[in-house]
Amino acid sequence: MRATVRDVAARAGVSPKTVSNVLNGTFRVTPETRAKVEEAMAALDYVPNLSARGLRNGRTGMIAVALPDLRMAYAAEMLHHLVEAAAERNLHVQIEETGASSEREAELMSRARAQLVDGLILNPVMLETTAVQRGVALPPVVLIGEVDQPIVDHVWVDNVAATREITDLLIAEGHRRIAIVGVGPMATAQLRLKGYRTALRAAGIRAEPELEISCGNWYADGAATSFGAFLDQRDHDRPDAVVCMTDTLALGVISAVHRRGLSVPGDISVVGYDNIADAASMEPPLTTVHFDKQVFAETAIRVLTNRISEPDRPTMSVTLPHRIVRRASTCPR
Amino acid sequence: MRATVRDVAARAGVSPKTVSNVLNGTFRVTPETRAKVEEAMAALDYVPNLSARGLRNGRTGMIAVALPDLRMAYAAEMLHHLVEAAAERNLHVQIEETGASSEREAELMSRARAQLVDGLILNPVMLETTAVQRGVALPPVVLIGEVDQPIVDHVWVDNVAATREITDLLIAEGHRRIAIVGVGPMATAQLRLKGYRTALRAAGIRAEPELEISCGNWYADGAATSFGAFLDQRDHDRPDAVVCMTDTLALGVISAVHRRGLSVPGDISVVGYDNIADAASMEPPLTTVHFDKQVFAETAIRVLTNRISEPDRPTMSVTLPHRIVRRASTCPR
DNA sequence: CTGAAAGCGCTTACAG
DNA sequence: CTGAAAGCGCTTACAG
Repeated sequence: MRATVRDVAARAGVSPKTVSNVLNGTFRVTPETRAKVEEAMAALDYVPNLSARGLRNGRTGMIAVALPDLRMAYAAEMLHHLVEAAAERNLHVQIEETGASSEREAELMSRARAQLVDGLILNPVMLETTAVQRGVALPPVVLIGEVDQPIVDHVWVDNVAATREITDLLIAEGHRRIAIVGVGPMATAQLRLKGYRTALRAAGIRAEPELEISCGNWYADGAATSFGAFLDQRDHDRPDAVVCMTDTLALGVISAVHRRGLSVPGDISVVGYDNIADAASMEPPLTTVHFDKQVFAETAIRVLTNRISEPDRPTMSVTLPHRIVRRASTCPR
Repeated sequence: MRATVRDVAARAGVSPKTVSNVLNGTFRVTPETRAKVEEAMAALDYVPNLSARGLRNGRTGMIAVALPDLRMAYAAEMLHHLVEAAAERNLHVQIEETGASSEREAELMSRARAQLVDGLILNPVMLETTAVQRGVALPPVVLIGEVDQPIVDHVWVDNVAATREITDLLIAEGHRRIAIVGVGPMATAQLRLKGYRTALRAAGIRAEPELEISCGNWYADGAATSFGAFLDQRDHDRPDAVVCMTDTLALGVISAVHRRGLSVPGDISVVGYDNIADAASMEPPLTTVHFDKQVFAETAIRVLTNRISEPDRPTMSVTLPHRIVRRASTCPR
């Protein structure tokens, strides 16, 4: 049987209270008493029962992180930094995948209390603003990413501005027929599409619906298939640049271009979004939107812990900076 | 305040026991009673307190998964499948990162009981066999990956055989100066190096220590730097093929080759390991070692749940099949 | 600085 | 089929 505080107290010749004091440092304990208790804990191989502590304290020291799909490099990198930032505050992370389902997103928000966690960091890709309703008792939640609303805390990068800037870069280099890959119902896709259109409009370039290309999935192979089919349909009427909604999609687009005997950036310039770890090693190295994922994660954790400790403080929305990283996947026309 | 079973029982006019029966289906409950209880739960927005349930039952319904580094595509894909396989058994997953530290790995094994989890799936990259000692009270643990030992359950792919086979393929295509990238102290690296050496020896090719290349890190940029420096040292004495210990390392190696004006596979053939999602979209598409990560994850979860329910059953070791996937990154010499 | 008691919310024998 | 009681292991007022 596992040892409990009572066992430790008995062996050390003190009360459970004293053991608790040693564990939690609530009160000062004389060095001798502390030594006795620590000896007893070691001898009995004592490990606190976190369920009991959670029941008593109303806190489990665990938070949940919900991301659409861990197989995406962006999500995996973000989770890594969230786990590290949480660990610095002695928090553990439970992982949930929403699979880009709005039901799953809404369910997580409403049922987070059951999940043995003190709070939730949710990257909602489908959640409509209307789903975040005032009046419903929400657990401590921080939304990361694309849904802007005033009901719960929010940390994000300005996707519209970032996509506009990277499109501006292509326009400044002389590109005029600029496609975008990754169009879809997700909030992320909507915002990035908006940034792209804004840039075109400001430059006096007419948006062409057929240059706004959706994908079967948001993996490299989905982009390769969709953009490859698009290229095959128009032999002489090719775009001279492609804005990809993620770096992973850019990998697929570049692959489709290469397989048709064309070159990047010689024939077609390609840009991405996220600056994942592999972006610099891609062939060619990818021009993309960078933001500091470690700072992003630390900010999200900080906002969440503030919310947990002060549930009634006003809602906050934090916009983190981004910048364009120029590499070799674009060249002037 | 949050509603409890007592509140629900009071509102439904029944005892807490009956509420519990409805929740857990322990006993049959008349449809009318069930309806009353469910109405009360809905009206009070009742959500069970999982800490209390965990304290009472000795089970939390949560398992921990410990991986060296989520930023590696292999780890992220594996975690995705583990979360899915766990969800099918109503288990949630808490994530830990070990950062390839043997202290952290050993600590997780010994302290898993504290972490509010029923069991642990650990991918140990540094853990020495000696660290898994008989006699120490271990929580339910399944090791996935490279450490073979008889003390705890184990699910893996035969890394030695797989690396030998992919090296054999290069030899069969006429390559003779074959380098390997990713050498290091990790168990994974040791086993894969062994498979590579075995293949060379069987073919009568002398192993050359300088062709066994270590990396500063196991990311693409580490491989690009190490292999690039290696190429720069030997202008005319290049290898004609490279076995990369992971697909991510292969991405870096290919990048280093291209940046020196050489071609893959024209000048140097390159193979990887893991068959990550992006491997087929790489430039060129990568020949690599494939295994079914979904089956791997389901097996690990199944073995762990068996261990949790029957702690004293004999230890088992499961070896899952692998195969070589041929793509365009190699060609005959 | 320490002890004895109460209670977090749940489920499980134990009675009826 | 249901009720009243006990207890999982912890921590926190409450006394001393």
